[in-house]
Amino acid sequence: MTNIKKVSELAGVSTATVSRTLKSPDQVSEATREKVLLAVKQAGYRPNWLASSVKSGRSNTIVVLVPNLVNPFFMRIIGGIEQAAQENGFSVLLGDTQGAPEREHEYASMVLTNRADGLIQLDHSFPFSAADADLAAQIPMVSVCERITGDKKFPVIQLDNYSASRALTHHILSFGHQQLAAIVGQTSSQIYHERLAGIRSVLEEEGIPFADSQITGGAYTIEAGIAGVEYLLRQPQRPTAIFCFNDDIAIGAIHALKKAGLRVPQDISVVGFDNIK
Amino acid sequence: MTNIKKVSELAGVSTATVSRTLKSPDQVSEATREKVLLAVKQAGYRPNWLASSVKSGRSNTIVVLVPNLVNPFFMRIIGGIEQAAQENGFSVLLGDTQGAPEREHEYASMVLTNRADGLIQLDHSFPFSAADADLAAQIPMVSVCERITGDKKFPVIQLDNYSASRALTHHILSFGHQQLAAIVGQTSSQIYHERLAGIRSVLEEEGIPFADSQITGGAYTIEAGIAGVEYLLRQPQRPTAIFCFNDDIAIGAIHALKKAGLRVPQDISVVGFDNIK
DNA sequence: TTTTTGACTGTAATCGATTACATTGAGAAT
DNA sequence: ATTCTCAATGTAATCGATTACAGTCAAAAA
Repeated sequence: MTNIKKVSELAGVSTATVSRTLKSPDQVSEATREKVLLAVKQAGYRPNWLASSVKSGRSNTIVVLVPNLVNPFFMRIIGGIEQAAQENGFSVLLGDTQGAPEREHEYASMVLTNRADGLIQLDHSFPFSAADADLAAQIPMVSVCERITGDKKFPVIQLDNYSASRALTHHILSFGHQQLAAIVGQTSSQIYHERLAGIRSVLEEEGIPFADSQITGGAYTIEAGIAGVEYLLRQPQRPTAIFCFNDDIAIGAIHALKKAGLRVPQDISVVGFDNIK
Repeated sequence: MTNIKKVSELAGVSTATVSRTLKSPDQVSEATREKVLLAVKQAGYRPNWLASSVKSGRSNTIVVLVPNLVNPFFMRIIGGIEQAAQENGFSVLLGDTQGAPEREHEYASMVLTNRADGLIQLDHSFPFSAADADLAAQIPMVSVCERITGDKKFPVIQLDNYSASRALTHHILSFGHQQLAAIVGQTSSQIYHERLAGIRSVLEEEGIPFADSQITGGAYTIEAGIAGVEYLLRQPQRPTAIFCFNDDIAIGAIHALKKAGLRVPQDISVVGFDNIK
């Protein structure tokens, strides 16, 4: 390995001068600068990133926790994170958690061992246990898409689910729909409560009933969308519009509706959150 | 920061003993082991990953180059890489290249600066320039999905595109189709030649003509699929089956066909590579 | 009793780069 | 001519952990 010592010998200067030439060139006279740069090129030298990081104590790396790599919605966000990271000299460590708390814990620990400087989570599940809460308290962390319940204080970037849900409901009603149904995601999440509250508030204002039997679902998957429609079609009152809590659910819903011989949107309307392709 | 020295003072032993307790416990007597472990717990000590990595010279990290984060096909592969990496104590640095050679170069350089130990690329574009070729020669590298043209020697994991293409063509023909068209991806890639050769070989064996006018496309995108169908429908001879070079193209193709009033698969069949949801 | 053995622990070098502090020497100020 | 200044460079400490080597000491062997 070509290290800074070899270069310094090649250039006939000290290691300090080599380091200065590369990090703060104006501290070095032009003559020696040229000597050093030549030696660097000849030796094919590249400073060891690990070594400088130990010294500085910063790894310029952030861990991103994703529950599901195949969800295009998450991937678009990660793409943005990755780009911003790169523009600022940071790297992104991918943490595919598959929703497993142990994995989240493991990735979060990387911040404490200086393997990363901070954490961004795209799902809502960390910190999960009490032990994780201690861990989380020590970690620079940002959460995207979901507010954490609890007393932890860290920045959160999220949709205004309530307003978005109200807007979407208004959009549905503007087509004259009176029979609304919803296929929701995980009921344990904040998202669930906020989006449902948005729907309810608009329907109440407009005096349109919304029976609990018209609410189904429980997961953000295509399969949940299919199951949701199958359930709704078994109900005595068929809805004229279905509000899906994300686009995966909507894909499943549309699929099941077509299979049942219904045309979308002629016979029944479907809307969803996320705007995936 | 709690470092190994603090722990050693707390336990009343040397730093060497602390290190040994954690890395090779059988070298330490049970009495001191307990003392040390207690001190570790009390101090909330976690070994600094950066420091051990400088020493070992290995970062246990691999860079994965992806051309496009939103493509589910790539993401499924990355999920597998990530899992295998984690099981072996490695981490995955995400390198979203967007097809830009500078970005590939930058990420590849990370291996030379000890920021990562090796590289996996999911696209075919690195090494791009002569300078990159020099770089690539120094890097432990594996390429997935595409054979590199050139004299570089490194492991490649790829589809047997030729056989897969033959199998898919046989599948189409088993439905009695006689008029085949293809919407291809980038023509500069190996994939293009191999898949096309597969189709051609089967059609020749079966004595079915395949005019160049029935081959269109040029990118692995939904838009290319749409444009491809629009082109094919303008041709005098309408195909009864369309062979799409990936599923994004197939999605675009099906969309355009439906828009043109054709039913899939009743009026025209569509197949694609990748098996995305 | 003396020597040997081996388990355990400590001292200090090491990884590669950065940087506080010390040193040198040419030119400016007196 | 002497002192002062400051730019340029070198020396060596430092980051935090690992590990080669040395030392200690109790038990086993002679």
